[in-house]
Amino acid sequence: MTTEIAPQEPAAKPRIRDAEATKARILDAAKKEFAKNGLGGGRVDDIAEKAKANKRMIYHYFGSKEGLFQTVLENAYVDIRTAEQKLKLDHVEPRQALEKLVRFTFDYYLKNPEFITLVNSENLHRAKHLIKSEVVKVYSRKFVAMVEDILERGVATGVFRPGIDPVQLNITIAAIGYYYMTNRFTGSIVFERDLMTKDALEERLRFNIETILRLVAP
Amino acid sequence: MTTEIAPQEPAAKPRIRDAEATKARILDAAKKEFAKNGLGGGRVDDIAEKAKANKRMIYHYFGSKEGLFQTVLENAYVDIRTAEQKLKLDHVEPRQALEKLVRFTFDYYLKNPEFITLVNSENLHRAKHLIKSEVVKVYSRKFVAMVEDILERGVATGVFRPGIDPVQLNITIAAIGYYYMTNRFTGSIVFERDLMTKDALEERLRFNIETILRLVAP
DNA sequence: TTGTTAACGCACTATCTGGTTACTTTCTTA
DNA sequence: TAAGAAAGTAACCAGATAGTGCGTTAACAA
Repeated sequence: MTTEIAPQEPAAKPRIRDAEATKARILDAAKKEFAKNGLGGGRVDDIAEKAKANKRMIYHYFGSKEGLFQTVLENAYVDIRTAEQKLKLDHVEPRQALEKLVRFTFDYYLKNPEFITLVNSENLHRAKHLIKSEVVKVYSRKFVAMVEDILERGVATGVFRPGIDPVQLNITIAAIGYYYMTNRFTGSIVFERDLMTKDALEERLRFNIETILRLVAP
Repeated sequence: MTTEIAPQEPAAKPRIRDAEATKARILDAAKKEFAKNGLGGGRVDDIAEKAKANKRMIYHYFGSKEGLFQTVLENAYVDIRTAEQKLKLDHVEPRQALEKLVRFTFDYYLKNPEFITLVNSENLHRAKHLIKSEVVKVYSRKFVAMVEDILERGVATGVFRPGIDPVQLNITIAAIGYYYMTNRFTGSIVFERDLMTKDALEERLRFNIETILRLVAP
């Protein structure tokens, strides 16, 4: 420890302190890392590096790797549920509303593949992180209510048959898009065709809309 | 290290040598381990222990952790495709054949949840193991041909509409069962009901059959 | 200016993990 | 029955990996 004259760092960037920005960078990096490698395969060191943050900050803000994952997952659910609400389907003609929802769901999975991988990871862990989240439950209720409303209006105007369980319908709408995306790699091998070309995606979406409209038809 | 008189192990089990049995035990343990924790989360030491085999044997027979995973995955695909062929749907009335297939697919996922988790894991890794398998491609072709045959017969007898892509139909049949199972944990939270009770499962299967039959109806 | 708080970063560790080395035991066959 | 091949084992290793201890620095209030 010699007391040298420390050479003034020529342009020692004045480190800007911004807790919110750092948190956001960590969450963003974590979302990508967990989406790519799962919870088990994701590396805390890699997240810190990508986020241009120190690993210490991750533990400071999120407590643990699992705490970080939980926050990432919760945000992912809030994001999709928020986007769904923005569709304002309660003022759209029932059949059109359903078509819009099928289209939105498919596009959302296409443009946000991390959502799918995060949910898969969470199911591998038997949803033990999601169960702690109250926010997700609240948002989910609104979502189910939305589809319930569409169904009721459709039955009232006679364009839908009665007796359809909104939860089953919801699951089916999600399923026909989700499965296509999550299994796009093995699917392209099993069916010996590239499932992700523009044409293939358009064809699949048309098929999905047809599936749902036929399902609810009187 | 005193040179004691080593007490003769009273019944030192004569170690039985059986390569095939050991391989089988390793594969069985690996299937369970990978299904539970994914490829990244699965531990080779745990597999060895569960298989009552030495870790060295895993590397002797399968070369690496990924080699082991690849074999497990390939077997899983061969298993489901073999079971499907055993249905002998080519001699069943088209609508009944489709219903049988929907029912079989749903039940298979229910009774073999490892299949789903293994496929999910493989998709997380962009199917880089499955692409090496030639067997899977051969089996898959037979499977698609089977559904194609059902569709053609149904169109010929006028019970199905023409123009349905057998691949899209296949994907949909898989999707509505697969999604329900793979997301049963998060699903039970989001929809605030236990999706795995006997009643819930029966209801879902009925809904799936309805979905497919309506999809192909003229 | 000074004191306090919160943001930040380095360097470390205990433990784990896939993979290997060097060896013993059992089976087969010439 | 000798010899070699195949099956099996324990101990070990190098590199990772989640998590921490502790010191430093920016921001801001008094």
